[in-house]
Amino acid sequence: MANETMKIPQATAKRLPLYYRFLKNLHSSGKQRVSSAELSEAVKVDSATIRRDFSYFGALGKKGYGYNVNYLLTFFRKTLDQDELTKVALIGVGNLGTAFLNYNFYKNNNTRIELAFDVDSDKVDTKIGDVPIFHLDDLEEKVVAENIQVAILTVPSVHAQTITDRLVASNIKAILNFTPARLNIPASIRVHHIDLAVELQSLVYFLKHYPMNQENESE
Amino acid sequence: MANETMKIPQATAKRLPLYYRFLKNLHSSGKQRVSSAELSEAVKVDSATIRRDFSYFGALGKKGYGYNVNYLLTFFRKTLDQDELTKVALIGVGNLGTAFLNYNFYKNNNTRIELAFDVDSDKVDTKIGDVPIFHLDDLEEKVVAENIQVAILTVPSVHAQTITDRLVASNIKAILNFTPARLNIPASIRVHHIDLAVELQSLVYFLKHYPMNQENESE
DNA sequence: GTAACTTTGTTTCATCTTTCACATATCAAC
DNA sequence: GTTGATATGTGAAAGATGAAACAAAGTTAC
Repeated sequence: MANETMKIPQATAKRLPLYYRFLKNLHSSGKQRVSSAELSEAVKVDSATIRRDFSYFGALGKKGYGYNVNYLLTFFRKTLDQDELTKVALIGVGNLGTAFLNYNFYKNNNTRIELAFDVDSDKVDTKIGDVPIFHLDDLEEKVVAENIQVAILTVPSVHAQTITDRLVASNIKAILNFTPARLNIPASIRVHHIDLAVELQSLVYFLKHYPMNQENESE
Repeated sequence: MANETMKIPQATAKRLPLYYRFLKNLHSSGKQRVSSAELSEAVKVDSATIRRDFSYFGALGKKGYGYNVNYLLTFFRKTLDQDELTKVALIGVGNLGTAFLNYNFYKNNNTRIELAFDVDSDKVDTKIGDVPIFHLDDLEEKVVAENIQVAILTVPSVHAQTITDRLVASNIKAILNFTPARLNIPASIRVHHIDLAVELQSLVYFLKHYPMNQENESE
């Protein structure tokens, strides 16, 4: 049962970009069709889960055949808004920030880091890849002017809240927060936290307290 | 109902390091007691969820009073094995790897990055922080000799599977995988994936397809 | 064209997770 | 002490997720 206006489960939504990437791989390796079982092997998600995920969007496959790679790819491109660009700013050009800037998000993607900010005068007014680095003082001005919708926060955690407040005032819509700080933010703005220390610690906790004989899942 | 041998829900286990960190903050700011409501405000987790999480470990609080910060902190330190060191190796000293090496995991923590590996001769035989960088050729030898249990994988994704196979052969127990590759790995080894591109893409998907008036969660 | 095979889409079930709501215990003040 | 305020711990309900299983539909081979 498909319905354009229907809400997809969050768990499914989180897997969509993963499916999309593997479909691109399949496509560029010349594959015409793929079954949920093959895809399952590649992305390490149960095949029933994959079929269920796809079914939220309607009957995308054919019984006894599988899925047409091209069709799926086209469909997901639309669904994931691959044709519509989301503008991103990155705040904090340290090692982690630089890693992001070097990451090829813009290649075949719907997100582009347009601006970066830092306070280090050695970095301000330089570029990494194609991304110009501005001084943090110019944050509001540039973000508003460029109509940036998403911010990646890779600054020291003490500055996270202050900068967040400034981003909120600049009409940002979502934040990808890599600092350990838990941000105070209006409910209308979406935040995803990725806390590197917590990831490592919880991995260690699982390692020590859980039996080690079953598959495990990520983030 | 508490029981040392009881399995804690995974969702709870993932929040423990977060609680622990905020309790440390409270402690160092001199706070003696804390309620689940206050903690909820700080870590952005529903207060009922916090009470439920804590209750898996027994009755840690007092009705009408809340939780004693010191007691909780001591309890969690034991529970999270803060006194027992887990040795970690980092593979791939690019920007992301360097970010990790500069991160102060070892400060008050139960995990230490002991070794790093890379193929770049400019990096091999140098150090970042206290962590010596070796050539990838020496991976097996060093990992076995140092009895490394966890690996952080921050290499280009084409090399992820090959290196993973070598880590498995070297008796690694868990991998924190930052590459987009989905690893083929024995069921006995724990893997957590953190896929930066997927995180950004799924944030954008939520942004565009979900109503923006409720709190959201991370990782 | 028919039979055997393949693989989807969906129904159903089993878990896991979060949240509500409140009885119960403790604290604090007088 | 007694009273009122406070905040826990938990039973029960609601919600979300994952996986098994299978009928139905389409494919492939002959």
